Amino acid sequence: MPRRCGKGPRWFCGELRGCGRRLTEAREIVLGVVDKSDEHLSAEDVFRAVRRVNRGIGLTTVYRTLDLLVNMNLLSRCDFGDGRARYERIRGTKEDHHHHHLVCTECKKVVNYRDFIEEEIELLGKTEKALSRKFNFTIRDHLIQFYGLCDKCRQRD
Amino acid sequence: MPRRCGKGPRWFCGELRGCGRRLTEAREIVLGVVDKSDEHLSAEDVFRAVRRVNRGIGLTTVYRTLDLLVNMNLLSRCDFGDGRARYERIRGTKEDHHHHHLVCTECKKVVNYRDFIEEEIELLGKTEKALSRKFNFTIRDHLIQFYGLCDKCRQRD
DNA sequence: GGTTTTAATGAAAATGATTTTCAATAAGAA
DNA sequence: TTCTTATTGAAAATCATTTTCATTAAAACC
Repeated sequence: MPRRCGKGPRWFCGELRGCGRRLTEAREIVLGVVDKSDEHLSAEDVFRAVRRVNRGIGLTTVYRTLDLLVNMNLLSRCDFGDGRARYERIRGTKEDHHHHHLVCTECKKVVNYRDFIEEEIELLGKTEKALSRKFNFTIRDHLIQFYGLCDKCRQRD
Repeated sequence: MPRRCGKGPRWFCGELRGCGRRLTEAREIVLGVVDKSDEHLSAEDVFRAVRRVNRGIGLTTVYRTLDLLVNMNLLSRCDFGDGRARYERIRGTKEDHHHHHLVCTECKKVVNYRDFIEEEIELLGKTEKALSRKFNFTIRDHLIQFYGLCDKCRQRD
């Protein structure tokens, strides 16, 4: 199904080649779709958008490509507890990108926020240190998420 | 399959009756199993333990009963991101019970902790208030979780 | 105690997101 | 252009959980 190669972002092409991977149309389109969106897209969402560009690309390929992009740290996979993964483009440095999610449990709308990020990082640091020591854990990651009702969904009730 | 009734905890019997529900052996056993354990059990785990007491109880009933107990606020359902729900007995008041999880991504071991709970509650309160105002969300719940490697899994690598 | 109503049950089938299999295709090296 | 093998799509497989439906048994009512 692929056509020609080497169009998409140079760096992307380079990063792929670097690990013996190939640049294909499917990969360009999937990355493009998630990159253009500022929503938190499910695999299905991505699939639908990809199809609008090229009807020949299968859902399986979308899943595989999303996995690949997550492993390349170009996307992050989020879990909002509704049984389907969502994907979000990682922009800038890890520091820039650090944020949390506010999830509407009705319509699944998600807002990214960075409020109190300083205080939070400080508290997390303390907590991580204490937990590492107390329970002999090496902490690698953390998850903070708020759940509630967005404006529209609250009014609808 | 049930036998006689009215043995299990009075209050449990009472709470069930209160909403037109029935006290069955399956429900007693499921509650008993989760109550005795201080692990975070999956439905399968509960099923296996239940079977040791009564081979006639099906997996479907275990799922249904876990749902019921969660709705009755006797259990809480946790999601550690491995695609299966876990269940934990809620003890004492909501205040007493407030804690977070430290999850080993290798062996899935989970530790409950309450360290820095005061500071955390304070920060969460501030954050909740700010987010409510800023994004017009009514916040109902939050999730804080740390991921890492436990002692044993770190050494094994 | 026996009857009756209907909630609860178990087995099997259905669901839904994701993964695997496998033969066909095409990226990119030679 | 040829050749190697990564990538692909379609279909089947997985796996946790839910639904369906006919059967059974709590517990309310004689």
